[in-house]
Formats: sequence, C-alpha cells, structure tokens
Amino acid sequence: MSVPAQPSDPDPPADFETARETFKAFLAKNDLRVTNQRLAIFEAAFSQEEHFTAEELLVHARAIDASVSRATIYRTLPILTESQLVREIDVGRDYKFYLASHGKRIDQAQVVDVESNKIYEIDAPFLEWYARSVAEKVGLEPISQRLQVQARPIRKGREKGQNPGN
Amino acid sequence: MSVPAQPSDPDPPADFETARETFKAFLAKNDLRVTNQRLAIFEAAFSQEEHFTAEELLVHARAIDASVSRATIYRTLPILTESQLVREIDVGRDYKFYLASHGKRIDQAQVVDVESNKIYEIDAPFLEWYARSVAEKVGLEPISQRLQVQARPIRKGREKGQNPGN
DNA sequence: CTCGTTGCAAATCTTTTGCATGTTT
DNA sequence: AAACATGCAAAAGATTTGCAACGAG
Repeated sequence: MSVPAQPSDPDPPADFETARETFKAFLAKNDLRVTNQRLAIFEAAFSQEEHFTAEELLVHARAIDASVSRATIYRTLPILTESQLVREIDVGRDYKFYLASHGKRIDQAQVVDVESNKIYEIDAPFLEWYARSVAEKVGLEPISQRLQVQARPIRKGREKGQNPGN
Repeated sequence: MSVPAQPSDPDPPADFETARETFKAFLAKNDLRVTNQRLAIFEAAFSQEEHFTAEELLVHARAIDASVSRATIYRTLPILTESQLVREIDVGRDYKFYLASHGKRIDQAQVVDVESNKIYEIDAPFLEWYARSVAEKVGLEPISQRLQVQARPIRKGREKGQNPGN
C-alpha cells in the first residue's frame, strides 16, 4: 500500500501482505485486538511452508517477538484456524499439527508415512463431493471433511508376512 | 465347544463366541496370556453396540470383573485394535473413541454431527480404492484410511449468515 | 479510561509407566 | 518356578485457565 512494487523487492512475498490484511480484518470483524503477539504469531505461522506444531510455532513466534508466551500461542491458534488462514490437522498423534493455507484449496487429504513420519498434503479433487454424498445418508450437511491415509513405502518384490512385528 | 446348541439358548449371540475365540487365538499367537481382565474387557467392548471411550469401557468391564483397572484398560485396548476386533476412532476430541467391529467392513467413514455430538458410521464403498489412488501419488501404499466429516443438520429455507457466531 | 490481552504458573485431563505383587503357562 | 500381567499411584505431556499486570482502542 505504501511501497509500490520495486524491481528489487527484497523478500516480502506477494500474498503475505494480503494475508496479513485478511488477518487484521478478521480480528476487527470479531472485536479482537491487533496485538504485537498476534501479529508475530501470524507471521511465524504464515512463513512456515510445512506442517508445524504449537511448540514449533512458539519458537518461531518468539524469534519475532520474544514476549510471546505459550498460552498466547494456544489462544491465538483457534483465531488463525477460524480465519481460515491456518488449518488444523489431527493425525492421531499426541499433539496437533497446523499448516498455513497459503491460499490453497481445502480439498486435500493427508497421507502419513508411518516410517518417516512425514505428512503429505495431496489434492483430493472429489473429496468434498464424496463427503457430501456420505453425510447426506444421515441427513447431514458437511461443514468440513478430511481424509487421512496411514501409509508406508511401497515394497516391491515381497508381500508375505502380514504383520512385521510392532 | 462344550455346549452343543440347545433349543433354549438364553442369550449368547452367535458371533460372540466366535469373536471371543478369535480374541483368544490372537492372544495365543502373540504370546499374550488369557487373563480374566482381558476377557472381561473384551466382553465389555464387544457388548457395546455404539462408540465408547476408554473410561466407559472401564465402567462396563468392571461390571464384569471388578478388579479391572484403568491401566489395564489402556494396556488392553491396543491388543483389541490390533486384533481387528475393535476399531479406534479419533475424531479430534480430547479422548479417543472405540467401536467393536462386529464383523463389519472396514470401509466406513465417520460423520460427526457437531450439534448432537453423535458419530455415525457410514459405508463408504470406494474409500479404500480412493485412498490408494491418493497414496500412490507420493509412492506410498495405504495401511489404513479414514474419512471424517464434520456435519450439521440440513437447514432448509435459510442459508444466509456464514458464521453463526461461536 | 475501559476492557480485552498477556504471561506465568498452576490446573486439567487423558494416557502412560515404575514397581511390587498376583497369575498364567 | 519363570515370565508375564495387574493395580496403584505417580508421571507425562499437550492444552487450558485463574489472576494480576499490561496495552489497544
């Protein structure tokens, strides 16, 4: 708004500004105050490209504003998810994961590689439609849906032994 | 095995016996001992028709064998799920739900009515196939999959107001 | 100024674990 | 008898909350 696009833009990603405005607008609309801590947490979350935990977010947010406390992280995360800027992902671990929705679609499935513990977000085109058809069977209307797949690397050449142990 | 089917069978459901044998066989196969507590927990779980929590299972199991402790509930639940007799369902609540798989299929989706908090298990025929197609996109092979839909009763006649508040 | 926010530490709440004792094989 | 399973109570670990001080509008 104040800095016209310069040929030598250093780093500020295009949508970062947009997203921050969206966040501030969301706060305003809900009578929530724009605090340094909330902005720091937003920035920390939005600058993550991968999944992160509340604890990791705390570390990153503190790098921006050292005064951020764990409590505020937990109090701000719901705001972030309600504003749709961050998605909460629960894959059945002890703790939840979060992921900045960099303007991406909602229709994604999580594939959890149980060996590497890595979580992949995969486009699942018909997921919403499919969820609707399932929900309608009990007279309900979907609010959100998620498909989670626990998976392992494809082992070529051996498929005996159904349970490798524990 | 010892009592031939009598015309006046009191209550013992057909598959109950079968399932209990399956459980005992599973224990044997894994060098686990057949204890009264484990059997009581199995019975308590298997006699539930709906979803239950660890705490509820404890209550029911104690009705069968008062000596069952919470610790044993938590130590037995993994055995029950590994034996495929019970399914673990995590819908993002604080605690997990469990459901006796009365010989039913695996391909089911959970539809959670956020207003009544009720969980519906719905057949989702293509779920496994769909999960596979998604997992293959990252070179993985599915172990299990779950589709969860958060939903609400269909409101006919009004669809304004996108966020009813909190 | 007023009321929402924050940090801190204590509290929650579910699930896990160490250890001495009781059971199964 | 030997090894495993159990109960109890303490521990763990993520998330929540009470409260006094702080800061945005």
